[in-house]
Amino acid sequence: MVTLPDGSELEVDAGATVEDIAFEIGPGLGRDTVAGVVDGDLVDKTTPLYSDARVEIVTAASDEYLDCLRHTAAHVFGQALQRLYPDAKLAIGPPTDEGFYYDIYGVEIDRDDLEAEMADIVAADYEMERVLVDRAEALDRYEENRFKREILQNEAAGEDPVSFYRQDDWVDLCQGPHVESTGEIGAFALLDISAAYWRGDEENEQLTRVYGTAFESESELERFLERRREAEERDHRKIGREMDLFSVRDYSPGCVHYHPNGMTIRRELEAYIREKNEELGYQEVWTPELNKAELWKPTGHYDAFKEEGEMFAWEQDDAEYGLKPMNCANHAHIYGNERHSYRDLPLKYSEFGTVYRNEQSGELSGLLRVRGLTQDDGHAFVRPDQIEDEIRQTVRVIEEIYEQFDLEVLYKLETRGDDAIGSDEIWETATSSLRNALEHEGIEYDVEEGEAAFYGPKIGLDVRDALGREWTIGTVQVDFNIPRRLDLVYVGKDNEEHRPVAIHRALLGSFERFMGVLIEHFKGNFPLWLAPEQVRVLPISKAHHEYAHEVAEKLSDFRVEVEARDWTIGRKIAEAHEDRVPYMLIVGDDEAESGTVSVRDRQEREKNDVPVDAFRDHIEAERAEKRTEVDFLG
RNA sequence: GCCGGUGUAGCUCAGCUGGCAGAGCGAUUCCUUCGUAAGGAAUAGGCCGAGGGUUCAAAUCCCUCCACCGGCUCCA
Repeated sequence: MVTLPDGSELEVDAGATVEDIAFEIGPGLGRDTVAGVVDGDLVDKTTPLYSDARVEIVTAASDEYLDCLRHTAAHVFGQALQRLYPDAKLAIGPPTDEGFYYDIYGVEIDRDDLEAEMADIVAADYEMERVLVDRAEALDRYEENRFKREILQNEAAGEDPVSFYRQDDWVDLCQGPHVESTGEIGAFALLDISAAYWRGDEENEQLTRVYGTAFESESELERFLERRREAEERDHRKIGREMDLFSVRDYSPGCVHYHPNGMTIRRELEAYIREKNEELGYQEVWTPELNKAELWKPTGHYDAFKEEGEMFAWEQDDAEYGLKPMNCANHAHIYGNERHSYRDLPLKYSEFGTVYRNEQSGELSGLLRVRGLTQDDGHAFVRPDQIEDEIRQTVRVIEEIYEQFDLEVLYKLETRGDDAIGSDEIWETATSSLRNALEHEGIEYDVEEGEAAFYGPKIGLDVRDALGREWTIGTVQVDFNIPRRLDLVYVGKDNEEHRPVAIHRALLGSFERFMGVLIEHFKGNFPLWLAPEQVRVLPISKAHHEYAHEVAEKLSDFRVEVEARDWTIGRKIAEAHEDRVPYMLIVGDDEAESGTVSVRDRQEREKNDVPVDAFRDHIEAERAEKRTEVDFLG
């Protein structure tokens, strides 16, 4: 009995294949069958079914078809590689969201030669045929290839015979499924070459990974490449240069120089977060960046960071000093500086704390991955009975903040990993308090097993950058360990000492990463409240400079500039657009006479004869409400 | 850190089979005073990422290092 996507059920014989089922549904569908999805797994159309299952037929019209096509393209690459380099060893070559890759070993390759050879194989239109090979023979065939042998012994353990696919005279160990023939690949391209570790483990051999993509038609490939180019236009590093927001110099890799424009945005973000921290009852503190390494030994940070080479630390005057990689130890010491009553809790400290982490050189990336970063950090020391309430409050504010920016975020719940400190019970309590908070607030989230920080489970908020990479920004973490390790206490109603719980949280994460995300999110077209220059007054000619300054004076509590350069009005407008200034006010004889301005915005909307006061009233409201859209003319 | 790629004027890039360091934009000065996306002319601007080597001669070829870009691994 199989269940079809529309919910209907179909009685089939045991051992019937996906293709048989398709013919059962209709002869047309049978002929068009490329593969099947059985209980969620993409399988070859010749896969027989022996028990009840949900079955979906994959045809050229299905979403899964592209996966099959790209998988076939990976095989075309494999054949091309071995035609040109018979000694090359193939490891694995799966389809991905964007195309496919093949991990190879033991050869230096020429990309152009490979593409040419692949084109020949596509043009020859070889049939993709599934062949079943005796297990012993398969092992024998891969005597020289320990990667394929390992796949046979793990992924394909116990399979006999083993599934291979053949095109022309070339075969590859593979579960499939594939399209009918290599000729179905309408367009393909090899995109990048990089290193990858076998099975993703740094301890293993390093393989060469060749990335490519494939489509049914040339025009789809063109569109794909066009999308990639558009993503580059959104890249925060490019926009950061264009708008003169920040720079990262060769002499301070991974550390950001904020230029005046970028610093303006950062200060607005800081002011906003200070407001939110106040709402949440945080008291702002500031703690040293330079400390003796002793500080982090009891907390476990020293082991976690220093020994991985992630902490900047050095010997000085017979002591070891380091730059702080986190703020929590310092905040804990402020807490521990005096005795606290249960009545004082929760006690919350916030800090725009600059921390340094020696990230691997190959990992640095603009503002998104840096070595020196300032977190909008905060630690709430709470009684056990206050944990969940505190988390829920925090999560509510976080939701409000991300809504404010119109940012789409993914919530992740990260659980205990191998490097964790503390008992199972503590972790279980901490994890469930986070889970409960998410569920009570009605937030959807993914669970990532084993991904938490060493001291406690966390909620992470992830966003995607222009290139589709995921980055964690905001985070909430529950920590039973640091109060214990630093012996933090409060005096309870019973006059006994009790252990508080620390909740670590960053609302935006770090100003660096968050700004990088924002730049890409807005493509540099910042909302009025964040824009480095909010209004630019453009006089038609020199004769109108005086009036232009009068207008600017009336808007002096905004970031307003008068364009005084000796250009035509067309040029001044072009330049203002390039600088992504939200509002341009054009003033000439007409405006000067009537005390008005002609308003133009970034979307090229215009309105003439606008009284300056009316414009000012509007932008005051727009700024106060932190509207995402520039909407005087909307 | 590893693999591949890149590094030339403020920006975008050409020059790279060795033989005088280039263009466009921007900047400066002068002319123009302009009504909704680039007015004209002239001038300045370079340790060709850094160090070493090969050569009569190196931006160009070789080696080492640094930084950046993409990916792997790892994280706000």
